[in-house]
Amino acid sequence: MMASMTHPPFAVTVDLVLMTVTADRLTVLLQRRTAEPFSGLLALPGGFVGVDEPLDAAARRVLADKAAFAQGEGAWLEQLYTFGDPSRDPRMRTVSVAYFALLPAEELAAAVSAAEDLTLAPVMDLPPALAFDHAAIIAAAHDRLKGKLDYAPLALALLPERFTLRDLQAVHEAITGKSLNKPAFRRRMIDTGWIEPTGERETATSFRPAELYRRKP
Amino acid sequence: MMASMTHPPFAVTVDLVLMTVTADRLTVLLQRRTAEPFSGLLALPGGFVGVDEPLDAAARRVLADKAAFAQGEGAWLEQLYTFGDPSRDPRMRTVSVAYFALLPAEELAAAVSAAEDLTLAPVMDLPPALAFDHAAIIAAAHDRLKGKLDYAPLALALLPERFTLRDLQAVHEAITGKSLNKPAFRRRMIDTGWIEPTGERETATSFRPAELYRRKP
DNA sequence: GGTGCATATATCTAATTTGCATATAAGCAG
DNA sequence: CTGCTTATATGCAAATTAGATATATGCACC
Repeated sequence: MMASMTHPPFAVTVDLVLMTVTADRLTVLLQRRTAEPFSGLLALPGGFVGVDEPLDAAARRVLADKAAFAQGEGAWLEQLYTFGDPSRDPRMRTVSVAYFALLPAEELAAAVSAAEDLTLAPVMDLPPALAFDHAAIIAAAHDRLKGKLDYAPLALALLPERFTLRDLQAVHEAITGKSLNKPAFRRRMIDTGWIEPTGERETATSFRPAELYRRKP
Repeated sequence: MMASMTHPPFAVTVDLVLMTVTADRLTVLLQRRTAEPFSGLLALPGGFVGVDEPLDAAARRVLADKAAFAQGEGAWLEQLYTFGDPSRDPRMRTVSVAYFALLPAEELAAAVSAAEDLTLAPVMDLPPALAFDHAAIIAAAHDRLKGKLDYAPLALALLPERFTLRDLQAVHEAITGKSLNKPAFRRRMIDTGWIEPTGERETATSFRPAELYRRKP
């Protein structure tokens, strides 16, 4: 057999760009490396794909592992892009299928503070050096997020079950970096049909409480 | 070394969804298989990625090979999606990075008629059985094409150097399957800034000849 | 050479969408 | 009850889009 000549072996990994919005800032989950190469630098969480494991399942496994919750049920998860430059990993020829995931900050906070090696870095102001080609992967994820924001209910995956229109606008503004016109934004969101009012209102405000909305099924 | 346990070997391939528009129909280039598995069925052209070959380069190599022209210079080529279901290839665990490519019909016609095993199949009416998961890959490519049509000058990659606005509209209609309003379409296209009039007009019409346009650099 | 035909191109109007400003409502603190 | 802050509703102008209609241009035919 000339198998190794006709189809050389590759290592296949998934890298996860898990983003959330905290304190009106878009952030990405990074993990400090302890092994070579790039030891000491921050990197995207990732892992090797199992021989019999579908790519999506591998991504979901990494997500469930880092986010420390059952199967990452509520999270938005989609394949982003595949990075396979021969020089991207000095050890061997690796092809990395990048996924991008969205999660409300509350669901991530516990896992991040529990783990020594995990941090949330602001996407608009990343550390100057990241491992591998991970800066490029994060840039691609941010572009995808911005590009799909108006066409898919992505922002809802970054909010808790109940939220106000103000919360939703803050998420959009954190992602795009632009401030939006309030009445126009409100109209646009209601017209999408993605959300519905619950009839409840927020509490403990010192001013008029806003209506709480939720995702439509 | 437990290399095979920590990172099991995969075969990595590229599959190419090369589309064009002929006779007002969106078509995709398919190749009849002569080897198992799926011998006799039509499949997307593809090939294994070389050990030291970037993914984009592998896609461009397959494109240049099938389309029989130097490096596929003028063609639109972009990565589409990566398919890696463990059951997609009965021989071994294969991950396929799908690319989608666009080429004017004239540039493809010669290559297709010269090769015994190549055909152009209408995307809206594909053969009932295709090899591997290639029907799903083509569907993903068609979705991408439709989705990007208004945001990127994709349609221009399907037309010769000089074309009329009528030609351009025909391409859009072939891709979306919907008929468009003529003056609105014309305005929209001119406003994109992607094209410019050449000052020349088509010839050999039995009616008023239309202005010929070209891509802006 | 004029007339009719088919299509290109330009122009106009109504409808829709969007941006922005203003007015009103609702809660709480004092 | 007054004032403060923010939510929500309303109104209007600007910009965009769809659609219809009018005009221009080449050729075939008589």
